[in-house]
Amino acid sequence: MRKPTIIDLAKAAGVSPTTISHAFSGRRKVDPETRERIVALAAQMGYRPNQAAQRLRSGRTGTIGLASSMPFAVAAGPSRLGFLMEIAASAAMTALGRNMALCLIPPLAPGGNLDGLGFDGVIVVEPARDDALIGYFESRHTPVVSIGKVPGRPDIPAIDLHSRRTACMLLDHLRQAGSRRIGLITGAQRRTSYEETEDAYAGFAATHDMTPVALRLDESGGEALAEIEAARLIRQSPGLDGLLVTVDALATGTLTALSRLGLNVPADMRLATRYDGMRAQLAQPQLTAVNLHLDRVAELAVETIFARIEDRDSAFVAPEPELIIRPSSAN
Amino acid sequence: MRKPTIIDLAKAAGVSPTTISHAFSGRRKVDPETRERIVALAAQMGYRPNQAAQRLRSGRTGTIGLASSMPFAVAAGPSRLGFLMEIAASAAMTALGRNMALCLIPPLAPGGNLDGLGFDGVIVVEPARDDALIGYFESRHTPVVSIGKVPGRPDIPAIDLHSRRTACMLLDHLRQAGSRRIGLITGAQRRTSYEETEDAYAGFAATHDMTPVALRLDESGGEALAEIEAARLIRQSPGLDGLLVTVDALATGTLTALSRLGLNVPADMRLATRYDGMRAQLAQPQLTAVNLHLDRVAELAVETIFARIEDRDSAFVAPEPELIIRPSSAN
DNA sequence: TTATTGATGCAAAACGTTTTGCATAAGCAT
DNA sequence: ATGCTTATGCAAAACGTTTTGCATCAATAA
Repeated sequence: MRKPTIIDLAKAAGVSPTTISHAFSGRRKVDPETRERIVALAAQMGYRPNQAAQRLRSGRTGTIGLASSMPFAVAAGPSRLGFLMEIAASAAMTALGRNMALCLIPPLAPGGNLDGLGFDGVIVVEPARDDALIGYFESRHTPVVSIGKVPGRPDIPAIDLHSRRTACMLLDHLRQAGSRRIGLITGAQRRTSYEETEDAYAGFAATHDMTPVALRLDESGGEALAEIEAARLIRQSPGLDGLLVTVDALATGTLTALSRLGLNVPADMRLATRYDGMRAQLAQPQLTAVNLHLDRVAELAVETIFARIEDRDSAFVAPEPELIIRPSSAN
Repeated sequence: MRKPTIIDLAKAAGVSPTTISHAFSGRRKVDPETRERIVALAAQMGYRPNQAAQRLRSGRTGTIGLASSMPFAVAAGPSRLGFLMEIAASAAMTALGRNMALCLIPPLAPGGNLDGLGFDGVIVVEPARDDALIGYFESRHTPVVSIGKVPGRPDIPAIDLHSRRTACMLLDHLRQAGSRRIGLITGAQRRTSYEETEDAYAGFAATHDMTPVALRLDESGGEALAEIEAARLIRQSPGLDGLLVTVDALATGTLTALSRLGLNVPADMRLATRYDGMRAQLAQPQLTAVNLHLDRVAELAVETIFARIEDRDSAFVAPEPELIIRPSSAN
């Protein structure tokens, strides 16, 4: 007793396979009565269309990929673990609702090969400028949607993470809390979120007549690197009383540096970061951060990739980031 | 210029599609010279076998699922985030090496429907006794492999996480560090890791003539619940000088409770947990924990599910857990 | 009456593989 | 010569859908 096929069902219902197909897909009209009989019978016989056959016919794979441009060791490691996973969880659910599988794509290792796998579309998380992943999927003619705009590629659909606004919110907050000389630490990769943050910071510094003090650190250096470099920055910049550190791992590293230097947070130095993940919440003191609504962002990304796959237009806009004030910047 | 098919390639190479197929799959002998010509030509023409067609023919979907029995909100949330992601990252890479996609399976929502998606096999992470997921996939005749044994189901292949040994290691360590009265906090769900830990604890207590003090907490209660309940446990159990808390979120909650009670860790109370994730590493003080080698475990799980899919036998054994001593239990 | 239209349904041709059974040729022993 | 094996390769039949073009019938318009 193997699984019933469309032909078995057609025989049982006394119609042609064509009619069955139409009854399910709705691509052509089917007499409502006939259709009803078909669906009832299908349920009773346990008929489910064979995906492989559908895909062969339609040329789709039924799979969308979720790719992080960083090595997984880093992406899933300390630095971006939560970020990616929050997106993955939400995207998986949304995709499943559409009968699509969400597949984790490990980074493009030099030898590692994605050629064997096909995706109907790919969601790329916060790609860097000239990211290899983007090029790769474009060369394969796979639709791409980015979470966070792709630097230098306004043509690629993206769910904007509103990094400029996020940065402004955080900087304004620090200032309002009392900080007068605020420094910036971003990541070394050229992601939109860093670039926009740096931009916003420059503007902020100009507006408030504040000498900018900025630093870029390699994210994969993690907390250890941040600890060393933040300490150096602080020693070199007397009068600094606020710090915006965009990457959470770098922020907690900075926290360690501050405590080493005997500086109190927030009394001597206010600190804020961007992604409100476990790190921000577990840090001592807890870090002021921003709720980016990643679950919703991921949903939108999936919607967008579907639209692209089906050649529809779409322009979703991510929800507004939301400031979450915590002791690291409290007055 | 559409993608070349096996027929195009056959024409170009002056052989039949059959020969091409054999040249790639190796299911029958092909003259080495012919084969070489074929692969060279394939590379040149950019031929890749169409997966949908292969799958239709073979009846496989090319996808394996990774399922957590907890709601993703919890699984991806504070409690088990790292655990799941560590496994997912490693499993995705291993699967990809075999040209299979690793697909995240959200939990079985009451309405949510997995029926539309087919998996060649599924990896289930630390299922609870009578887990709905297991029943569901068994009813679909989908091969299942579990990470951590399935309680009450020795027939289901699993990568053992050696929870008994892990528990013994931790308890012995606490004792050796000086604790004489050790309490236990596990999760309320009936997972193998909890059951074995409780078992080991009972044995340990008997051996060392120690009155057992054990508590089970609902994991989804998270840190907040642990904070309350741990405090109560400690007040009720004077003389307690060591605690094994299996779930990291519960352990950090316990830490908060201890600090509230004015107890010093490790001076007044030694604390150890199981999973060495971000929580254990970020806690103040850092928590003694165990490296479960989840990356390797995930690899083995993928190997095992492949073996099951191909109807081969296999019996991989997970690497030994490794104690990581941190300040929370130092002498 | 004769077209014209809309509703409904079917047959057959894809989609691109893998597998089965058969064919041919060459090498070797009888 | 005859049979047997091994090496190599091909034709054709699946796998289970979706889509295209055509057929039928009834209802409506001319």
